[in-house]
Order: sequence, then C-alpha cells, then structure tokens
Amino acid sequence: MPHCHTFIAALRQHGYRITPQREMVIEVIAHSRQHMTAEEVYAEVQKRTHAVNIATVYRTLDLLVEEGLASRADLGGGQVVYATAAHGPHIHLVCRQCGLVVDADVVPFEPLFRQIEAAHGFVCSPQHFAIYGQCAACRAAADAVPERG
Amino acid sequence: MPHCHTFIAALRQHGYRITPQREMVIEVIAHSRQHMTAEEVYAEVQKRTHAVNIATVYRTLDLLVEEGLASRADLGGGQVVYATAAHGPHIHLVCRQCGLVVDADVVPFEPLFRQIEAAHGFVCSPQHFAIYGQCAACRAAADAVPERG
DNA sequence: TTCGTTGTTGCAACTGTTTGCAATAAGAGA
DNA sequence: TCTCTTATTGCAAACAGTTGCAACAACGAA
Ligand SMILES: [Mn+2]
Ligand SMILES: [Mn+2]
Ligand SMILES: [Zn+2]
Ligand SMILES: [Zn+2]
Repeated sequence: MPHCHTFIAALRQHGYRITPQREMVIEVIAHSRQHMTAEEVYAEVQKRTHAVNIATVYRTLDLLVEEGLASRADLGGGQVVYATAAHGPHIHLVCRQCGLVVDADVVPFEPLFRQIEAAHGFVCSPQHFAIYGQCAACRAAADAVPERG
Repeated sequence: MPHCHTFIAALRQHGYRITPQREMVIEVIAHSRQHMTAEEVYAEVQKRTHAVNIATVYRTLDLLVEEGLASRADLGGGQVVYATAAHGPHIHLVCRQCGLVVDADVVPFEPLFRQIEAAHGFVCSPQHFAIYGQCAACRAAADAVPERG
C-alpha cells in the first residue's frame, strides 16, 4: 500500500508543487480504505484545517486520477467516488434502492471485453464500472412484503 | 414502435393529466430514433413553442421513466440520456476521448449477471449500462501518432 | 537567504439539475 | 356548459460541480 510520501514524491517527480492543501487531500485519501466522494474528502480535510477550498479538493483529486495515483468511479446518479490506486480494478454493484456498493471481480468479464473489441473495435478500459440492481438485503425485504401484503 | 398517442393513452390510464407540455416532450422523444439528453429534448421543444419550462422537461422525462415508457441511461461524466422503451435493453460503449456512444448486445453478459447473483445475492438489472474505453477511430488516431512523433 | 518565475489557490460567477411553493388549468361531475 | 378539486406548471432559490482570473506562494536559481 503506497503511503502519503509515495504520492507526494510521485507528484514532485512530475514537476508538480507540493502545497499544504495537496498534502491534506493525499493524507485523507491515502489513509482511507474505502472509496470516498469529493465531499467526503472535503469534510475529512475540514476536520483538520479550514484552509482548503472545495475547488482545490476537486482539482487535487482530478490531478491524482490523471497521474494514475487514484481512480475515479462513476456510480451513476451523480455519485462519483475516488480511491487510491491500491484499491485495484473491480466492478461496482450498486443497489438502486439503498445505495449499497459491493465490489465484485472484473476478471470473468474480460473475455467479453475482448469479444466487444473484436466486434466493434472498441477497447474497453473498465477498471471501475458500475452495474445497477438490487442488493440481497433489499431483495429479501421486497420478498417479505409481496405485491398484496 | 409505440407512437405519441400510445404514451398519452398510457399516462391517462394511470390517472395522469395530459398537458400541452407533456404532449410536446412525448412528441419529441417518440419521434427520435436515438438517445437524447434532457437539454436536447428541451432545445427541440423550444423550436416549436417557448411555452415549456426546462423543469417541466425534466419532470416529464422522469415520469416517463417511472412509468416504464422510457429508459434513462447514465453514461457517466454527468451525461444522462433518455430514449423510448422502443430503444430496447443494450450496453453503451462510451469513448472517453471523443464521447461517441456505441450500442452493443447485452445478451452475452447475462450468464455473468447470473454468476454475480449466485455469488453476491445481487440481482443485476442492467437494461442500460455503460462501459468506458476508446472507440475504433480514436484508437486508430492514437496509433498513427505514437509516443514520439 | 532572497528573488523571481510561474504553478496553484481562493473566490465568485457560472453550469446543469432539483425542489418548494403559489398560480394555473385538466378533467370529472353536476 | 360550468364548477370544483387537485395535479401540474413556472418561477426562483438551492444544489453540486466547474472555471476564469487575480492574488499568492513553492521552489529553483542567484
Ligand atoms: Mn471499489
Ligand atoms: Mn442505447
Ligand atoms: Zn439495497
Ligand atoms: Zn472516440
């Protein structure tokens, strides 16, 4: 698992300046094991110092994604979550009812991606993609209260 | 292919009132063969009459989706497109470079969805989901201009 | 240590979308 | 046809995210 100074060194090596604001954002996202929305990162940063603007949080997260140090996953419905590169490629199963996000293996999909490439010339780069549906809990709840109570 | 009056009849049957605004939105989306964003629907409606507010366009599209008369597909990056139910279930291949959207068959994915259901208890309902990547044209362009000129 | 370049930030304006609310009008019933 | 109920609308405010720009500050050079 890469630590804060790894990210900072990588940015510096690419000619970016290391500011306290960038350090704070990196600190937060590097110490989180889960995905985080930009707002969540911002809230966490605010707990430590108010000297970081929300626009800077967005810009820093974008920078990390561009530099390959973090991943951006669009979960639909405006939900965009970020994670460090340590959080490897996988699929997101998003429950439309409760919003739960379950990580799933991407490997079984790979033959299909190659099939799509052969058929359409389209190269899939699905490090993080979302499939919508209904989670086990919501399904159970729905089954327990069928159409006519 | 269901026509305007089919949608209108369906709404009326469900107790919704038929307003000129709703008729205009239905008219536009029913006569379009492709996906449309809400803004595109609004622009098309404006060509005929200025008597429809953008908020009403959003609300009408939401209503059509809720009633199963239209589908909403989140293509990521804030792009949300609508189409009538005539535009059946399929996958969207979204080019990250040029934004091109290619429709692809969803059928080959279905065994994997059942596999996910078995492993996670998660029921996939992927009538419309998006896979990001690079389209054939953008790939060709990138190949023509390799790393060093 | 100081200076200067220029990459980075905060701010405020702006985008696309949603929402509360009072005014309006669809459509059922008299 | 007219009336009444209430679903629907337009509007303006609220919302998350983006962007232009002037002020600021990181950091290499002197
Ligand atoms: Mn994940
Ligand atoms: Mn489609
Ligand atoms: Zn759920
Ligand atoms: Zn392309």
